[in-house]
Amino acid sequence: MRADARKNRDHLLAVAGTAVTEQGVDVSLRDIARRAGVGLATLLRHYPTREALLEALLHTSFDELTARAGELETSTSPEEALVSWLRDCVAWTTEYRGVTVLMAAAIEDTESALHASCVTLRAAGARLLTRAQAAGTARTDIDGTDLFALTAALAWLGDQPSLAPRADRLFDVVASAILTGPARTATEKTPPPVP
Amino acid sequence: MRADARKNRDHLLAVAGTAVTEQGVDVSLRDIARRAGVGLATLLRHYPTREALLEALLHTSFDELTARAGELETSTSPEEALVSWLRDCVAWTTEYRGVTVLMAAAIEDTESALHASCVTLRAAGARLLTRAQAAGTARTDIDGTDLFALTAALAWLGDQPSLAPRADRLFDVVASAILTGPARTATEKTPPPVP
DNA sequence: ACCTGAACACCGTTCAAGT
DNA sequence: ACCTGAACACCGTTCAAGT
Repeated sequence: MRADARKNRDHLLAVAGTAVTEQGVDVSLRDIARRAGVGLATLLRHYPTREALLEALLHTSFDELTARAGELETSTSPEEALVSWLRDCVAWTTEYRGVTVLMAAAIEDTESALHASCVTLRAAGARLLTRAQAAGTARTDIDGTDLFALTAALAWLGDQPSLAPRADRLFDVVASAILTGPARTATEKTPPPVP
Repeated sequence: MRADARKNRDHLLAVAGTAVTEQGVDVSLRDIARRAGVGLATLLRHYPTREALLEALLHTSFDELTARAGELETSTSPEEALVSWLRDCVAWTTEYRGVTVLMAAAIEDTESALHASCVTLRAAGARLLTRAQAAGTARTDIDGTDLFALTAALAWLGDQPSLAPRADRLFDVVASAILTGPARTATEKTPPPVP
């Protein structure tokens, strides 16, 4: 890549970072190009879609979240690791308003530039979930995709200004559902008291 | 209102109903006007905002959901009434793709044409929740707004094509969290076995 | 009273023409 | 190689001019 192209590319990414933080992932691409002092067409040649631009912007974060899951897997109890990682994920999305909708779309769209990162993230969560299930501290009737969906729903709550104040506590509500297992019915045994 | 204006108004609403069902609440207003054979400005004079148009389109549904809550309140057990009403709400939103985001925005925006309907809906849910809480079958650390938020999050899941297949089961997961109370900690007593 | 076309300021996409 | 302005087909908003 030519030096001037590299410079444009890097500068665009820096400007995009600011713009997305300020205005969310739906920010006008034209606006980003304008702020970066290049033509819109130049932005689109470097990053052909909004998803491609965001992937470049977020892939470090995705990597960090995945790595974090790996650390927690060996350093903390299965239950604690799962919940604290999910909390990290939700907290991270709040920095990028609107990213949850794009991630939900990307998880099943193999054409999306965000697809691979989302799949990796789901797999990291699935490992933590499986571990907690094996330890008997997470309900066994959900899988990694369910976990991804629940986390996305909680992240979406945090994205809605009117509902965001409740997001933290509702995280606990949903987390309790993941951890305490399915509702007991009359035909099931009540578990023994916790010592 | 003049007869021709009334006719335009009614016809616009009918066309909007079809368009919204087909394309979701973000459908182009210009497209609706075009399909109705009137100018876009005419549509906007009858319904000055997208929310106003949707309010006209949905207020019957809102009324029905509210009435349904009233019926369930006297005809069914508190637990059953709450869950089945929430299920009805989520099922209803799936008919109008994207409506959840607008409702989340409207619940705290007193200027929105959808505000009153959303507040009424939240109040209906709050009554069912309070009743279940009084009966000891719903956790007591959430209120009507929390319930609205959780329902919105589940409705949002149903709106995402990639996550929608999980929406029904995840509804049960979240419902179990509402019904079984907060996660038991080591310092709490385990409830007695269900007979 | 009611309707409408047109102007406006946006959006993302595309591409021929420049350096 | 790389960049860009301009044309394109959209969007919702606004309003002067028509009937």
